[in-house]
Amino acid sequence: MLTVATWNINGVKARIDSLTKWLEESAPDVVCLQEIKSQDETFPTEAVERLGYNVATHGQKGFNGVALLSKRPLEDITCRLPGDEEDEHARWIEATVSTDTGAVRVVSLYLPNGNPVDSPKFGYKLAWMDRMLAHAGELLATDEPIVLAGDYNVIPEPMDARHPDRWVDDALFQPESRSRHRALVNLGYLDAQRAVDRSEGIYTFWDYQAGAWQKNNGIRIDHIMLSPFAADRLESVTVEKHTRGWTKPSDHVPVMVTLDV
DNA sequence: ATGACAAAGATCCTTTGA
Repeated sequence: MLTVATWNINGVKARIDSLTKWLEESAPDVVCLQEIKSQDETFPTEAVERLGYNVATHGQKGFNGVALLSKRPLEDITCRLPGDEEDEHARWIEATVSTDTGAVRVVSLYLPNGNPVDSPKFGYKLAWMDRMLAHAGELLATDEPIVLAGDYNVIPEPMDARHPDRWVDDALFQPESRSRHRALVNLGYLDAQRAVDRSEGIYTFWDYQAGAWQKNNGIRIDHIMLSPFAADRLESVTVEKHTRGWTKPSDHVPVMVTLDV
């Protein structure tokens, strides 16, 4: 069994106590972090290594930044999403994790927010998604199971928001964003959460503002997408909702899959 | 229509996020 989790931690240095607490409590084999808001040199590597994890980071100053933590060695680590040499944002890191019975290619991705919609940020988001689709298609050519885990900044369906009507002008819920997310599904990637549970009220993000957590005004934007070989191995999905109630929480909570590999 | 929160950087305000 291999458990793979994703968590937009919203600042790893501000959240290191929560991260270590959660790692000890849930003991995932692999963790995909986003928004570490840290450079590689200042990532709290020792605190994570003490708990038995190998660490690979792709950080930058102040914002963005992704990382992979793994109890097993991280092999063939590559950073950056192909397709635009000019893109300096640290939003993509992938590596291979080998188990006794095989190997899995794991990606930690942080898809651009894209707001406001009438700004270049939205065009950047859509172009980034097109690059993601191209690369995700290339990855399918291998015979390794592929796990694309991260903060997608996309609300796939109305049922993925408590108040979908409030998101109609938001980049996370635009038809252009949602259609590109569906294109990933049409490539063959399975939304692990929706494969096991189609019920309403499953959220992974609650805004810090206006008492969103207390009112359960959430959205589901953190996704674990599985290639066909990975989907064949899917056992279970868990949303670690309780961490949103901790002191000094991230506004996102971890999502975790268990794979029979 | 607007603000409400939070983290980080180089200050005591701005940028970024969703």
